[in-house]
Amino acid sequence: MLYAGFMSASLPPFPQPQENAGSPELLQLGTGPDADEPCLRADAARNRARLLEAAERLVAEHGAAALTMEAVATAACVGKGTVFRRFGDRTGLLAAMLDHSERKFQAALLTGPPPLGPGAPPVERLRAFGCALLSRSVDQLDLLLAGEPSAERRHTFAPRRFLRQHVALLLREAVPDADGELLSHTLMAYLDAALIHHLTRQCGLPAERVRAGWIDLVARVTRTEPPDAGAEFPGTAETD
Amino acid sequence: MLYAGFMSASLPPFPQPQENAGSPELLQLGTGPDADEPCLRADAARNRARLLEAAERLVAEHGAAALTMEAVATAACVGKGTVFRRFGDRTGLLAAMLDHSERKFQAALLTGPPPLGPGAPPVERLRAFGCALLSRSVDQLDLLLAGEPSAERRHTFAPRRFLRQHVALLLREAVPDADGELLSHTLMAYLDAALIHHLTRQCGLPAERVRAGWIDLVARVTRTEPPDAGAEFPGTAETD
DNA sequence: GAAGAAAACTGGACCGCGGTCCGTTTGGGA
DNA sequence: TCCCAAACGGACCGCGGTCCAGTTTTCTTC
Repeated sequence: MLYAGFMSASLPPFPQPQENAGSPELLQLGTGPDADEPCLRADAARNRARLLEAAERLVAEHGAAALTMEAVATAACVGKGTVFRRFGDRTGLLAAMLDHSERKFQAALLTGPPPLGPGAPPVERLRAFGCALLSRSVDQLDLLLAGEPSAERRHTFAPRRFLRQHVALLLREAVPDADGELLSHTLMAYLDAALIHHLTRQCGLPAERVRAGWIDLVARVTRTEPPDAGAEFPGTAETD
Repeated sequence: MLYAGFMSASLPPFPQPQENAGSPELLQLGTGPDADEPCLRADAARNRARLLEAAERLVAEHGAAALTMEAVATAACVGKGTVFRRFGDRTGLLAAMLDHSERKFQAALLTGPPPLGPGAPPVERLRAFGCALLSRSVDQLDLLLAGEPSAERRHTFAPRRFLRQHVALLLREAVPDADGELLSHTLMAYLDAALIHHLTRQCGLPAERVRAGWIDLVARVTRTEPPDAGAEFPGTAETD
């Protein structure tokens, strides 16, 4: 199973979990533009759409960090309990907002054209993966940061797990003699939203340098030579 | 300046920040067993000690995750406002609890015996650094997890910055042609408390494998050969 | 060393938000 | 039409964090 839904395993809060916890909904990829909703009662589906739309608007207006669950409820003319029933918690709501691009990204990895999709050699796919994820993350940094799960849950969060296992797969192919599991964690950590935020926004590093850093990291970890295009940055400037 | 105190740069909440923000207090290392308190009014110092002691007790009883600021205040027979004035926020309180071991660790890096301290070749020091930090983190995982700052602040948190810059220093020495700043972030990420928690507690990996992963990672990143002692783990078992 | 004033500290009332509970409403299958 | 699982919604709770009026300490001056 590749993608077990955004929500965590067991959640006490409500009698019936919420969203689509447990269904590997990511596998039928091209089933339509908005096959987002599996089997929801009419009113529930309507409220879900309202909530997401309201949340989108509020984020556009005030930023993701300032998004409150109550405000979303109010803006959607819906009770607070409904928001929590639907999305579980704040993290779940933010995750749902990211879901669409998440799926697109996963689809590109699984069935898209190389080098991101299958067909290219693993090291090349790793390089492409990092660059793609990097630019996707930059686009959605606010949402990613605001929706980051707590430290205990961070690494069990479904989207992250999926991506990490993808990296582990490529890594095992590229360097069969290494501990691919552990190395995949290392590589994923380089692409962590909080780190990207720190490097690009707090330290002001140009995105290009971060990208070059990824290329170099992949080369080192796989003990290969970097493609010559990526000119190295000698370790000079302090980042903070 | 190596260690600018735990607290963040500018804090609006209270007229006068708190704790010892801004003083490089880590540099006089052996000035006594409890030179923790710089220049605090008598009553303030007394309350600070009470609070830390109460917090320690509560953590021992109920775990760090369940620690509430109000409970600490009550247990120390002190007002809630006092706790916040002294430590800024929950994160600051937890940081203060970790402060002692943090200092010891930093002292070991700066003036201790090799290979952790100065004197050994940089790659060897890197290896020792990771192993030492790893075992220290395992000991204090609860506190570290509970006290982890928000995503925006995580990488500007003083203790972390200090350690990262230490790694960057060693890295520049070991691989002058690389982007030491970026690589240091990568290496530090492997030692992140949340990751260690995930690997050792959630996935059940033996500490030894995580340690071996560090040795291997250092070797790859510095493009050196690992010392033969560290038997490799072929990438087999799934971690989650 | 006493007195007065400024600076620092105190503590609890207060606020907003995330999250929960539970009595009420509603959609949709039989 | 009836029925009940599912969904609803708002009152409620606890905690992190802020504020400020009152108190204590330290400094200054004589």
